[in-house]
Amino acid sequence: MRVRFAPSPTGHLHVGNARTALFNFLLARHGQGTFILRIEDTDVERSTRESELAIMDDLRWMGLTWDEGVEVGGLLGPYRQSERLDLYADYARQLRKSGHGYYCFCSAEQLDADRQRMVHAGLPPKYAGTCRSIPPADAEARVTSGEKAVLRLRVPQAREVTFDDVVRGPVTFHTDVIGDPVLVRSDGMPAYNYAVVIDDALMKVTHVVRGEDHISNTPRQVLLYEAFGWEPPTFAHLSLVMGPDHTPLSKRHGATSVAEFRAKGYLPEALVNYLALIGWSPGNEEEVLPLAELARRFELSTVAHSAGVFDEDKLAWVNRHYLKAAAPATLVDLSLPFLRNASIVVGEPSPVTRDWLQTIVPALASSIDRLSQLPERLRTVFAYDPVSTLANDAIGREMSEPGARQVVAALAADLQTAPRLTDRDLFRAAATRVKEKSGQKGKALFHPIRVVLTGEAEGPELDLLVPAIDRATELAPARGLQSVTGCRERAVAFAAALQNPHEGTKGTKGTKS
RNA sequence: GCCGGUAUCGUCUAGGGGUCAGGACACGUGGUUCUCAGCCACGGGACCGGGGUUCGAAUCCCCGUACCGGUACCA
Repeated sequence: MRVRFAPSPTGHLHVGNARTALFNFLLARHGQGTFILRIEDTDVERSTRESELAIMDDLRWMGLTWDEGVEVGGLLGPYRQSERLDLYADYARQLRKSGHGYYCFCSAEQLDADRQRMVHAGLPPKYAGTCRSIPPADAEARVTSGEKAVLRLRVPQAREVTFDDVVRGPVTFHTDVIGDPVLVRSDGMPAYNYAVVIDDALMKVTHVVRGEDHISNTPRQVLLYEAFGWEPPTFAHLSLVMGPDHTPLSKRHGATSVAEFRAKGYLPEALVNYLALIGWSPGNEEEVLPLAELARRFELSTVAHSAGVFDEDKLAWVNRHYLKAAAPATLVDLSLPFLRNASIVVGEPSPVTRDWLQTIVPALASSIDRLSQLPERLRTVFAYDPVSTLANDAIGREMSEPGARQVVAALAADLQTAPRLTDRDLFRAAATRVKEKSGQKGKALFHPIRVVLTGEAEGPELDLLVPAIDRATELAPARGLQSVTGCRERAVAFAAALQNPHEGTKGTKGTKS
């Protein structure tokens, strides 16, 4: 089995195309197939080298590596259409010789007028066939004398073309509605319908899996295979991906390219997993499946027929799963661009910082949707607002109990008189006091004390936090992060706020960074 | 206009002549938790419409409707 993904390098990799690439990849990996990457850059106007590189970068990021194609090579290359021009020319000659192809000299204006006339008459708007009957010798002569011409395929009349689509079953078109398609443009470049057929045939592609937008091109391509006497491959047309309003996914729906989702902090596994779920289901009720598992279960014939709406909420849900499951080192690697962007980390982190990040990032990652939210989350480790904390009913209730006030008062006293306790000593002292004074209530009391000491308003466990405090100074305070060295001031302010709830709510505001 | 495709909760889907039409996301309620999130439990929510075929249709057939794609010297 040989399959291919054949993007035009005219922009970023769209999630719809990424899904097509994924399904091809899954099909290849499911069987012991070959996945080919071919670049369709015959539209010289719009194709760019940057797009080509960006597309390959996105594919690799998703883990969709190709066995044959651009950059990795292979026996049936070249894999860039712009490097196969002589091949197309050879086969064009062959078509003219066999009579399946013929030169057409019609002007754009004439073609346009013909089309208008047909539409008005309620007829299918196809090429009128004006140049069909020009004797080949005359046509050749006109071309050699310099006249511009395109090469068209002579579509047989009054018959049907049927192909068996793996996802939709048999699809039939009548040739009466198919105009003779342009194979070679007047500038000598091959047209899509022509180049794909030559390439798929020469690259021995067995399964063509592509978007539904190609379904009506397929009969023309089948006819071309016939003209060459080749066996057509198996076709499968995937339904399209829509926006929430059920129109084709576009920029006004927000992010549409793989690069954008990547920039928003979605993990590659999550995007891949989610994309696979649009239009395909593993059959049972499992949904969170990594790439290898998707490949193991994938079945082209069970792909849905209808278009699917891209739902970012669900993507975020899938992402959370992978965020929680990711190995710390991997997570830190993926987070680094976001941390750098927020100036939390500059350059390569030192081993100590890395270590610290590996401790703290996984803990925080379990409560975010996307990596881009991480810097903000990380900031809360060091920024603390006593006012909003006390505003919480549960905490407020607990803090108002006599035992609690006693603990905090004692702590406040400690803090104000202690000469130079380290943060860790402070924390331990506080923990001890909580224990002896309030017994079981201590659990809730850890909250204010912890936030006093660290500013931590999140949920990492004690053991995690103590080393975190120790290492926090690794991060440069100047980069917008308040270092733990400020904890004394926060502690004092917090204690004051408790002793004097009314004044406190005003007076402590300034201590928040 | 013409040709082709598609149609199950708001969304992704499972199922498929007789089911309490199942799951997931989202949503709502409650619980747990040092806030949020998370997690747990519970809940509301669907077979596009009309005709057939049949004892019986969401499922099969036809018609309609809606939506999507194509109708290019773009892919």
